[in-house]
Amino acid sequence: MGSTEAVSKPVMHDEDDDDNKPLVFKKSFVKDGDQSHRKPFDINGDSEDGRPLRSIISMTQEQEINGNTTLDESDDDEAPISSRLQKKKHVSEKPKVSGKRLVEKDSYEDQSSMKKHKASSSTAKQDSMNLGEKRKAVVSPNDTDDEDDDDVPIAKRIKADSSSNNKTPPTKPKVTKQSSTASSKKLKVTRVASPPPKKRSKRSRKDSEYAQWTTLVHNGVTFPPTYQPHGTKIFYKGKPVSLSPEQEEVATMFAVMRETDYYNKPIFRKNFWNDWRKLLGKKHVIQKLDDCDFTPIYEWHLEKKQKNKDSKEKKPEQGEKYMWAIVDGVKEKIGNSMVEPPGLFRGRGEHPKMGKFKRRIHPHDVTLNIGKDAPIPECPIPGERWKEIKHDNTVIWIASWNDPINPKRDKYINLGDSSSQKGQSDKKKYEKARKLKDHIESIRETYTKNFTSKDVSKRQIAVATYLIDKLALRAGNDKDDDEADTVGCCTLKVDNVECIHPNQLKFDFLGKDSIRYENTVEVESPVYKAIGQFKAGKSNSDDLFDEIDASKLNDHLKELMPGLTAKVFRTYNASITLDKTLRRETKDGGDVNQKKVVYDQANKEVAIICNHQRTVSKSHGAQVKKLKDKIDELKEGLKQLRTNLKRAKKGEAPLEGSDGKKTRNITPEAWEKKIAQQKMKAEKMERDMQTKEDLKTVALGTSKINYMDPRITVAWCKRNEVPIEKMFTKALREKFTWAMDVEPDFRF
DNA sequence: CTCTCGACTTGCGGTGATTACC
DNA sequence: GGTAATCACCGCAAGTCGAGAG
Repeated sequence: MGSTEAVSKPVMHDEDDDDNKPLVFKKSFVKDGDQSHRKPFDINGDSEDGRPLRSIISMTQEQEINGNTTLDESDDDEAPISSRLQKKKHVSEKPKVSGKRLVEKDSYEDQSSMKKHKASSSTAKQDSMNLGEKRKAVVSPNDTDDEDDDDVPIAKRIKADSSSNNKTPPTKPKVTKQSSTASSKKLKVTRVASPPPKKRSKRSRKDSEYAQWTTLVHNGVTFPPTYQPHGTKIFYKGKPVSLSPEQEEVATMFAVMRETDYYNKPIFRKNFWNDWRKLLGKKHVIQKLDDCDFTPIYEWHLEKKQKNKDSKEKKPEQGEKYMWAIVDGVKEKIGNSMVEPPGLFRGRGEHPKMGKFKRRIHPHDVTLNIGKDAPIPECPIPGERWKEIKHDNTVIWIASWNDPINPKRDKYINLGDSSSQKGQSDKKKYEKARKLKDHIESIRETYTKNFTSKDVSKRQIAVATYLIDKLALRAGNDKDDDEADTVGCCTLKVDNVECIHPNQLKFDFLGKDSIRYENTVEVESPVYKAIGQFKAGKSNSDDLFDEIDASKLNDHLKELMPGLTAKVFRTYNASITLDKTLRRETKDGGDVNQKKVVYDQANKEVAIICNHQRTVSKSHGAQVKKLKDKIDELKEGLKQLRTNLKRAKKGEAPLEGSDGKKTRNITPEAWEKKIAQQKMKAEKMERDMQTKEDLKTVALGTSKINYMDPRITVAWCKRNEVPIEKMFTKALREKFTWAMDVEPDFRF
């Protein structure tokens, strides 16, 4: 992005070129058009509450952690010492323990867990036990890699164990989890030394430089069934046309999307036509998409769908053997074991490639990653073979192939969220965010100081960091112009931010997934001023931060705290907000449902900070109306009840009460009770309606899955006697097994 | 540096499963 | 007992971020 030189004049926008003006234009249309149905969040409203920033400051006292303190101490080993500003700000009250490892910097591990470990975890069952003991023992040499074994996936520990004591026959480690019927047996596992891969694996986030597994056994991946032609003709200018199976397959993909928004988008149609035409050939009767009538295929599709439904669940459930991998002797679930099927590309927002045909993936497209000594999975398509087999134990993927739509990217088959290695890295993510707590104060001081730096780059870094911290914006990496035109912090354009005198900034841009971010906030005046300067002399589509980009920003952040990057602020702000809000709002007493309301409210706050949206359901309006009617009805009934109460007090019989005789001799007290009940009911409905309305565009799930440290939730449940099942679905509980044994007094 | 690549995380919408509602 | 609203899970697009090539 921005070349360093340029600066003031709009003249050079080298980058602009890349960006391609047209896209820019496009984007602005989108804003109003497509996104119109989304209700913009108004973080502003809650200002103080809404934003994490303020709240945090007070945090020092909490430092004294409880038993769990441990984590924090990890040292900041990493960073160049010098760089680390480390201002001694508060405290060092915490015993800076460790010191032991100098190796990995990135280990924000938590040894505490190591000790007591198993407390409650539900599902973990025996696994954990084993581990419990084994783990300490294992200090195996090669573990140097990651921190303490604590964080090491269980599996790894076990294996390490065995290997080091070499008492176990290398050949077949036993599977710890339930054994998979089919597959596990045939998979013979052999332990491998785990030499760092040849190719200099990328991702050397200090720890990944090392092996992530020692043995990896699986059965490869499966492929979607071959296309079964249905023979339905389409009409071209009113005349039936038959298609070859290949032509028909793609035509069907298109026909089936008739009811989607894509169907009528010009770009979608153009891209589809372009690819379909290649299959038809230039001389085909069909010369124009608009003259095609796909109705017969669409109807065939509807029929088939109906038939499927009627024919009572017959889920093939095939491929059980492809759903698991044995990683270091532990059976782990694989995310999705089938490669992506062919289809028409559905990009989000105004994606320039929407509608393109995404071709079928074949075995010769697929690279498998398995242990050195693991048997090579048989190729499920007779007569074909895998593209490549690799044995890279610094990565955790099972299979990969190049994405036909965007050849610059690869697609992967990974282990599932419930796997130990996913869990471990999740934990690491939260520990890093938690560590930011110790640095946030000085980071804020630093950027505040730099708001007025004479050095433009420095000033831009400072302001960008401020926005990322205060508004939880994403970093904003540069994008190609064959992608939807969206931005993040570092790629904000001049017209995405409006200065509103005297000190407000109005943001309006399309972020990830083309979700609109619209928010007006008050900022400190140096920031306001700086933004004004950054905008000065540029045109609307120029970069607001022309001197920096996401990687420069991250380079800077890393000097402030080892391992710190822009995304950590999102995690940090989400988690700290959840923890604080829960502590502030949770009342003693109250039943589980009331507690849950408090939690959901906190969750909502986080979702708003992160701008996690969803489209309003089609029937939302109708549903609200229905509720409203019901409420009115209740209120009407209430009136009648009151009349009857009055009459009862006077000894008169109730008015046209529904059940004439039954209500005859109801006492006034009983009437009062009825009234109270009805009233509560109506009020509750009103509240429900309100929250429904409030949550209309807010998605709670994303923050729960990706941003809020699950230990906060688990600890809160323990403190408040709320069953964890109320808060986490089964999938989530499995994903978060690593967090289940947290102490009730855990603080983020 | 900048650009591309590689791998892993995040995020939305669709859809099947489940529960709520006549 | 059928249907509609809700929930949970899945699929895959789209970010982030480190590193190596040019």
